[in-house]
Amino acid sequence: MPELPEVQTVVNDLQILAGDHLTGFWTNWKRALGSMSPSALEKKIKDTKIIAVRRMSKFIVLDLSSKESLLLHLRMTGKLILNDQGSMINDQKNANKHLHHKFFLKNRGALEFHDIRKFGTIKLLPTSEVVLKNFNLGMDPLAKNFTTSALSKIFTEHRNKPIKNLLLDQTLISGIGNIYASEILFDSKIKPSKKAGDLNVGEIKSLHESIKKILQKAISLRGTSVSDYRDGNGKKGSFQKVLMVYKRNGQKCKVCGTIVEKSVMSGRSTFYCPACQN
DNA sequence: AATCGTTCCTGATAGC
DNA sequence: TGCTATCAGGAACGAT
Repeated sequence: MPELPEVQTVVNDLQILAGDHLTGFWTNWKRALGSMSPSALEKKIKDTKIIAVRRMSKFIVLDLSSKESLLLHLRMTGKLILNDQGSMINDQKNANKHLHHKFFLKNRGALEFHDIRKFGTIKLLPTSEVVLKNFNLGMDPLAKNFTTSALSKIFTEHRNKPIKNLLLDQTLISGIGNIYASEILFDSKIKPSKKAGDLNVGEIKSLHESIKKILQKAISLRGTSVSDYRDGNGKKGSFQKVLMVYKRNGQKCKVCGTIVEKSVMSGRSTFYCPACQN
């Protein structure tokens, strides 16, 4: 599941595209484009230069010389892989059944969008409109404005909600998904079901530190490949090796030996150690 | 007006 | 063995 660390890893891998030019686009799943037709998209991006590759929340953003930006969202199973051998001809019919979109490049073959479950999306918007508030997204947890007091304010405004639900709410904090929500809460020893308003100052400070620490550690380990996620070169990350609770229900807590438990919150699996987390 | 449930999809796995 | 049912979860959307 690509979350902030996975998207950042892909963005880092794709920095090499800055300065290259887009020469074409191919898709076999136009639903991912929303209302825009594949031919309209191709016409708009053809022969533009890629100025920058960056992350906005869980979006991968390619800023183009046309003053427009491509917004790619991997959702559940999307993979964005640079294929230096990628050709203009779609010869992948049988070779790669999950390859659904290709951005052809002048100097580097093609940028391939693979997507098993086809939830991924592609948008093209004016670069000036690519800001968090236009997408109803909350602050980025790695941005400078994500301070302890900003986090505290969110918890005060949503005091009756379970803390885990707030971490997953993209309109409040954007970038944390289900894997890191559980891992972050374990790191700060807070029970996922604890109400936001019941956290004391020390717990809020600890949680703020854990959010940044876990996300940064996951970036340094190039993401979590628990199932489909791959980096910009098609390789696995390694954070799955250091998961403390996610998908470890029934196994011993790596800290205290108590059996890790699983519950469901807002329809999402939640993992925690009943002894370490209060 | 917030909150809940459903939907989009396919593959892995469980259970019979 | 082979079938069907269930689950995985990001985000948009409809329903309550």
